[in-house]
Amino acid sequence: MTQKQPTIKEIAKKLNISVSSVSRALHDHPSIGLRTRLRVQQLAKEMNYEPNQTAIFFQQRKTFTIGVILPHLSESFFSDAISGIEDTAHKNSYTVLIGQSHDEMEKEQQLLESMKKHRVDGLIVSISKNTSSYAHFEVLKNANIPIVYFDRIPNMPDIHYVACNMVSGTIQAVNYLHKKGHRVIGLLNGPEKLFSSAERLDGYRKALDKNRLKYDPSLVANSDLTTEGNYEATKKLLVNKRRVTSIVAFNDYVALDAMHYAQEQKVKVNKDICFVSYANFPFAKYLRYSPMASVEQFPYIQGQKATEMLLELLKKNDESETNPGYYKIILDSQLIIYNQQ
Amino acid sequence: MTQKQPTIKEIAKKLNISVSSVSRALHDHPSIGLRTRLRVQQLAKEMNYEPNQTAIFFQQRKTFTIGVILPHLSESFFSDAISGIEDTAHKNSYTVLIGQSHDEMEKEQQLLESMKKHRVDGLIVSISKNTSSYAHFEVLKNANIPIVYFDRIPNMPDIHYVACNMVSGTIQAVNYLHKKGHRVIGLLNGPEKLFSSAERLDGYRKALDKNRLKYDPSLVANSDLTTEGNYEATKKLLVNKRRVTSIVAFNDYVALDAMHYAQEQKVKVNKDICFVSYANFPFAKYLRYSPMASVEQFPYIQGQKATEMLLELLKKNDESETNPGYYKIILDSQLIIYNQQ
DNA sequence: CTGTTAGCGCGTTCAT
DNA sequence: ATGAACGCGCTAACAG
Repeated sequence: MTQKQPTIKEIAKKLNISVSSVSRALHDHPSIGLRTRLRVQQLAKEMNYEPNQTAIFFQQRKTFTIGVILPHLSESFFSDAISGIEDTAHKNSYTVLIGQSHDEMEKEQQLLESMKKHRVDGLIVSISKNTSSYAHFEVLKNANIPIVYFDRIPNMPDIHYVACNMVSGTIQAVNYLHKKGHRVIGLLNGPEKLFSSAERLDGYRKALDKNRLKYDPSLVANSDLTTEGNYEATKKLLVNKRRVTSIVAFNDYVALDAMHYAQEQKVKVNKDICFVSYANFPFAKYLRYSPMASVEQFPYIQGQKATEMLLELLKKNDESETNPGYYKIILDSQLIIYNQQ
Repeated sequence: MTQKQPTIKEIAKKLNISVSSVSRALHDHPSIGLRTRLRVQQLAKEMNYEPNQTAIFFQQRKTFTIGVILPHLSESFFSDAISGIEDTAHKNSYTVLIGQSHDEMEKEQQLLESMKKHRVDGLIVSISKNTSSYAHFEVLKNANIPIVYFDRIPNMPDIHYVACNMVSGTIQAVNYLHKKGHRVIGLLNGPEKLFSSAERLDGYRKALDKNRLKYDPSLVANSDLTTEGNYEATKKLLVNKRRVTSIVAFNDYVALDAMHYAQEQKVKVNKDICFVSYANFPFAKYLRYSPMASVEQFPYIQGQKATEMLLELLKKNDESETNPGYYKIILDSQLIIYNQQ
């Protein structure tokens, strides 16, 4: 039963030829006799020969593995992104190593360290919301392990990344609310230091401008994305002396908390106050109180593009081409409007 | 910038000692001089030495990697399970390789093949709902790669597994409905060949018995777990000549579809008909129409236990102990009752 | 305590 | 067309 995996050495011995001939035959090397090639290939099949990947990794100084570090799998945005990454990687014979930072910088550092130790060829990263310093990423860069960031990208020059343009999505969101008659629109934003928060704010202000509404800083609140933080921020918006009739929320999960809080305060969702959010998560249409619309960020495609970009970089790296500059792909986001209930 | 990683060889040369001394010093081997040990360790730190894992994997004939194959990450049950697996694995210096079968047997086979090629030390598997033959698992067994199954376990003798006892949970569910006054209770079950479907049916019948209700096969429907299948099965229950006042649904996602279908048929959820389901997924309390209760299956703990079991098996394997028999861990499930709305 | 040597499986010269 | 020899980085068995 428990049979050791055969090696080219054993094949060579059985056929009374050298290991290099076996190796060549298995790789359809040009300079190998047809006869020996066939004999080798047949015997290999019979013995269920499988090349020992660990030996190859070692010898090639490559693992054909890409590491993925993201906040958590439980958010559907990220699990969809993973699917895009996996599909693309497998199509190119790469394996994917996944790690969850659970939104903690320390864990993110550990994972990075571990991935480096495991000699992943490259990395795809969506940073944790608590990441304040980027030193741990620099280390990888120095070790010549390329990193492609996606969605949650660090505020750092000279990086490769794939992201969704949140400005346009936010403008669509605010326009939509405006068209529905809303004039006092709040922004329930994420942590200030996140790039995507800045983008949302940017889009929000641009859209207000376009609709000739005055920007009022007291209508903007930042949350740390914990449930308590979400409640806090919602509270700040609800107690505003101007009656906020609608809120653009950082994402669907934040909106969920905000709606819950509003209901508790006897503010009727979708009557007294409306929500628009981001991510278009799959249960929106089943919710008791759901946002009116959500900005789709195309996680699967982001994952796909990020992987393609990374593989491209690895290829250039192999061919030791000169620095190809920094790649950026920015997708457009799109407002999805849910059916009225 | 791009600096090659230093090796023990280079350290040895710089210190004019042999590589084995360096190796020993780095591992705090007993028979090594304090002086050389310190010198080595200091220089190693200075040079940012990091052992080349791929070399170690190769020479130890172990990868310290465990493969995980499951239907999909998007179901919260599985992403929670992954967290349990990852945490336990990392605690023991193991890495986790994740693959999604997307509930297709063919993809499952491919993943298994790929994991074998990558020489994972062991596997944790939750089988796809379409898996009808287990030959691909036998192959791994023969290659001496242990497999621990969890939650979705194959109907096969001689396997290691961790699962939740669905019988007791189902009994709790039916008892709960009975206490609430329901007398015509339907079972919206999963695919017949899934072991967990059989368990649900078993618990269902036992509970009916206990409550002196007669088992009526027309009150049981099987779904293939697609949305269409869920609608079909719900329809079968709703058109029954006896008016079904409550349904035990295979899981929360199935319940979601069933409730949607019921509403469409003008059957009011939580009024004309009540639901109880399984998995206790995190959004239940936010739903417009939610089940009254859900059977918690403790995915994180299942993941944890499965990993511990696998690591145990690997240890025995290393020490080439005699066949330790087959491990089984069966957790109790627990009905979680949601607040009335 | 320390150095020398062998070998893990494979691909890749360099000879022949 | 084929074989012999080497090395990737590391651990371990053996010899001193």
